[in-house]
Amino acid sequence: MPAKRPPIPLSRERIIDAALEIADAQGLRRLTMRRLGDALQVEAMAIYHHVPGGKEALLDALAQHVTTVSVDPAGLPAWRDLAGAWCRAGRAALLAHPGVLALAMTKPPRGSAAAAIREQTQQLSDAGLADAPAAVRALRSYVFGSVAVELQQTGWADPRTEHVSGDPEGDAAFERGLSALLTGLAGS
Amino acid sequence: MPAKRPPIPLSRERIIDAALEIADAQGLRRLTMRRLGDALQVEAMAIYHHVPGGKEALLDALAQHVTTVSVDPAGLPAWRDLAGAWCRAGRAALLAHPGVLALAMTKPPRGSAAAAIREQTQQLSDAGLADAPAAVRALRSYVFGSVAVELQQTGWADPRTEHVSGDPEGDAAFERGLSALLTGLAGS
DNA sequence: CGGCGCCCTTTACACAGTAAGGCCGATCTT
DNA sequence: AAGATCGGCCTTACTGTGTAAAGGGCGCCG
Repeated sequence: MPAKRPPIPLSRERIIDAALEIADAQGLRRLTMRRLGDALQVEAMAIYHHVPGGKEALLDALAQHVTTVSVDPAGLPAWRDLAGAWCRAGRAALLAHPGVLALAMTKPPRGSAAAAIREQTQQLSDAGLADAPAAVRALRSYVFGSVAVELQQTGWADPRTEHVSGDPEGDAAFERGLSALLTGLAGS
Repeated sequence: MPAKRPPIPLSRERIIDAALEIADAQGLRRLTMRRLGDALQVEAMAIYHHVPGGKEALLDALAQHVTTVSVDPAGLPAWRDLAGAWCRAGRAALLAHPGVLALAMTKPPRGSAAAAIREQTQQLSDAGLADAPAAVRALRSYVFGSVAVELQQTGWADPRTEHVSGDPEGDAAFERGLSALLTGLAGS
């Protein structure tokens, strides 16, 4: 019973990608070490060499992955457009991996995710927005909540409700609420 | 080895209360059937008689419990005040049980929770707000997100960050963002 | 007093996370 | 070229978890 070499060597990157795929396709509940190992054609214990800290650390990494975004402020001199770009980027990143939304909202931002928040605050401040920290907090709240409500609406991760994969209403609803919030922030 | 009678009989209500207590105190991860049984001085399997559907149904019930709120519209003729009352009530209900926030945001509203949303929409519509459904969706998004961000900030459910239980900043941040959103919704 | 039905317990099994240690193959050393 | 070294993966094993199935006591009705 020789210890066969996996087809391509394991890496933290590949592990995280596979974990995201499983979580998105089957839900967080079914993301297990052994299943993850199967997807990577490796025994479960091999993962621990590349992700020290075990499952907890893996989940942290997933949360960090879907909450780390960046926006190039070039060409967006008005803070309102800049803020809109950040929000749309954040929403897209979360919607791309619905399976880990619960983690993203629960785990405090760490590392690159925290850095992204600081960068967003700095950019908005530079663009002339007063009290950028408060604005960023309100915008992050709205983005998180929007995605959560949108996924609730489409019945994601719920065997009882039908999956309404096409949700053209989601975009429009997001933009309307975002517009309202930005307008309100401008006047405060 | 007689099958002793529990001190006070089990009930769905008592089970849900105990589950909330455990989830809030130790996190969803540590809410297990056996632990729940211990808290109720009962064997784990006894729970299945009062909560058909097992753990999945229990979690659904928890989510429903913390997202079911109601507001008396009497004395709040202006839709803006009414909307504010609903948002504050929703936030309070979620903050009261931080352990199940992830469930509340993930599970689609069902039963009494869905009814509460319909009631809120109806009330705001009656109060003269145009396009109440869109407004309710935006407000729910903001409430969910605010609580999530607030709990992230206080470091809830994270052994690494310190628990900043007193968070006077949370209320103020919530009110400021809420005010901005309501202002924006008025003008849309 | 006998039986019934309701609650609860017991037992059992498949599967979860993960600590400890072993083995293989690749690379380096001489 | 042959042995040494080491990193990456596997094997084994143990504790905990969700839950199906079946058994047992207590109260209530006749």
